[in-house]
Amino acid sequence: MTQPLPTPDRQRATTVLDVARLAGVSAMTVSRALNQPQRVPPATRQRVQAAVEATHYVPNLLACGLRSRRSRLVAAIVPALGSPVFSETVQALTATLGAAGYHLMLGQSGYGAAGEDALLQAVIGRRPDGIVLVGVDHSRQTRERLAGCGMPVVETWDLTPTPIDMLVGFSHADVGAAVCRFLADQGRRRLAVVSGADGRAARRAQAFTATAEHLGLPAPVLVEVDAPTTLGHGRQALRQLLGHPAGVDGIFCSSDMLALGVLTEAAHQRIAVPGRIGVVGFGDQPLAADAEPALTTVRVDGARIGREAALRVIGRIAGAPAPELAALDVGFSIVPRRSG
Amino acid sequence: MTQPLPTPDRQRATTVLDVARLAGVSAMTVSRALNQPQRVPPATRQRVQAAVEATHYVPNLLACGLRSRRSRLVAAIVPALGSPVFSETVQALTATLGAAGYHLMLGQSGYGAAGEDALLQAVIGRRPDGIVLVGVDHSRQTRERLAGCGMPVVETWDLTPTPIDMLVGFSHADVGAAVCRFLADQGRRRLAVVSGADGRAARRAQAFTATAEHLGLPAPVLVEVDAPTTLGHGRQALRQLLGHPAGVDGIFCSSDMLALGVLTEAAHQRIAVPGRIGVVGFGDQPLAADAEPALTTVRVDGARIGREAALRVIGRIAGAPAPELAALDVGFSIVPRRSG
DNA sequence: CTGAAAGCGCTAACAA
DNA sequence: TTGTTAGCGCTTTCAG
Repeated sequence: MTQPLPTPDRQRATTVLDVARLAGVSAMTVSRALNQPQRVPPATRQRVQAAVEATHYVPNLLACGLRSRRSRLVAAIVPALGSPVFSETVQALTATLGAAGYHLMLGQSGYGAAGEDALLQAVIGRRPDGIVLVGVDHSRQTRERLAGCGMPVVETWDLTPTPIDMLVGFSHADVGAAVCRFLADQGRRRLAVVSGADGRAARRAQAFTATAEHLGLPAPVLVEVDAPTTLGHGRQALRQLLGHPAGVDGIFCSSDMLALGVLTEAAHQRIAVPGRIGVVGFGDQPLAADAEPALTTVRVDGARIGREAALRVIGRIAGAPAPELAALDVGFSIVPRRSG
Repeated sequence: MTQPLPTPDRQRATTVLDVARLAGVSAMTVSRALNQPQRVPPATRQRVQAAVEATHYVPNLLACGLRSRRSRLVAAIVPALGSPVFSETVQALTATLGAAGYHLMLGQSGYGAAGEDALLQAVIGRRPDGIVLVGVDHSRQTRERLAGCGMPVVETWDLTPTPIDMLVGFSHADVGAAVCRFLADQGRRRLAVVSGADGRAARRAQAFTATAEHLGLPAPVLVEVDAPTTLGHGRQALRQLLGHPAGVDGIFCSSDMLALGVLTEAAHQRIAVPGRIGVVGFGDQPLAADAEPALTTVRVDGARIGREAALRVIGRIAGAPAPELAALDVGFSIVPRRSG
């Protein structure tokens, strides 16, 4: 795995010194012209700029980071890079951090604490200036490592009374409760949850169930499916639910794709939605609005989560005091469409 | 944007020297114990290991990379991180590189040459040991920069007679031609293409059209939609096609999601698929097999592309000669299901 | 098998 | 406004 490889003999890349010589200034002046242009008179700045272009100079950010103790890198650890749920957040992180001169370094933890630990070790080795995590359930090791290294940390997409540092998210329990009430308000009584194997989805399901009990409804049927949630899982789940003796008239799915599967199977079996069964998804992906029937779902402002997380990291790096960057609850909303 | 921030005063992270002192050896021995364990006797190795754990030492990879001229980082530039089409490739890259001790650094170019240029500059600053690109259409600036820096480069998901360096992909023209013949073989004659705004999709569409002409069929109708392709776009496209005077009996969509939209609209309008219209997608996403009717689509082994690309980068870094790492055509297959 | 010296490329800190 | 010096943390190189 870590063989003693030959030292690479690629041609040495141009350095500040090359640029400095060509521009007839010192290395330090080149550095300043690039990083703090306002501290260098326009004439010198232009000479440096010309030399940079002539030599195709690209600063070595490893060296910059090592010397200045700022890597200009922020790491984000996401359960699944492919998941459309987080892509708005990743976009917003990239954009907001980019505008402030930071690069986003993406890692995928794969929904498990074990993967997260290993990934975190690798990530910390690159000395990012801050870390954004999706979720609040981390191993003790992860929490200690992060709390110990004094780096700005934002946990996202969830809430907790005991964040590692900063927090931007919403209450999954509230989502589960709200959706249950939403379905109950329409007179649905025999409820079910189709849920992917993911801690946050599980908490939504749990609160959904607790609320049903609280409302005096029969205990909802729970169908668990593997991650990632697919259209096929949704179809299968509905088939399973239809075999249930008590029957079902309202289903909360832990993703829009699962819900689309439920809609697909319902159409295939000529089961009326929303007539006989109400279906609610989660995520408000683009497909939700255009499904047939249009999918009622839970909308979360993923872009805002990304933006706020980025601003918090940047603020903390710039030295903002902790209290200004308290936890933020971005909330959620139920988008009522045709399906439920 | 680049303000003179205060030097971060986080507590100094532990360094090799701290570990060395604790283990009673020199810094060099610590380094060797970690990077070339076989060159250090077990006894010393264990003492070092113990000291590493006691101090929570995490090597500074910026310093490692700077000194050794190996960042152990490979960059991948993808048009859209959220796109499910590339997620298998990204997974395989991560896994294959990870097994060889490399980290993947992901960047999103956003389907445009302009974005790619800027991103590339940022990426090169981090001094990756290799670069994986999706696509073969790059600006002259990008090509020169990459060719000039002597870094291993793999272009993927396409073929070209003039690669920058290495190449792992398949022919989009062949895909377009094959799908056209596939539909024609079933007696479909009034064909159409629904295509996202993306160069590779455009080439598939072009070859599809050329093949139709070659087969003596009427010129296919082309519907272009914005990226990213959504279910809604697919529905809209079918509505548009149904208004076409000549009628349509076979549709090639540039993504499975678009195709699902076509299926959805067809079901809504009670248009028989495959009876009246045949539908073919692209990508063989999980949803394809479970759509109703099951979606005929083009399967590409994205995981293999990622694996082979990673192996080529690793091989080149390890000093393998260029000829061994020639271009690879991974091909594709049409997966016939119910829809067309 | 182990260590000492040197320096990767850059910028903080200070001096002029 | 500009330059000089030193050193970030590590590993290459060479000597023991």
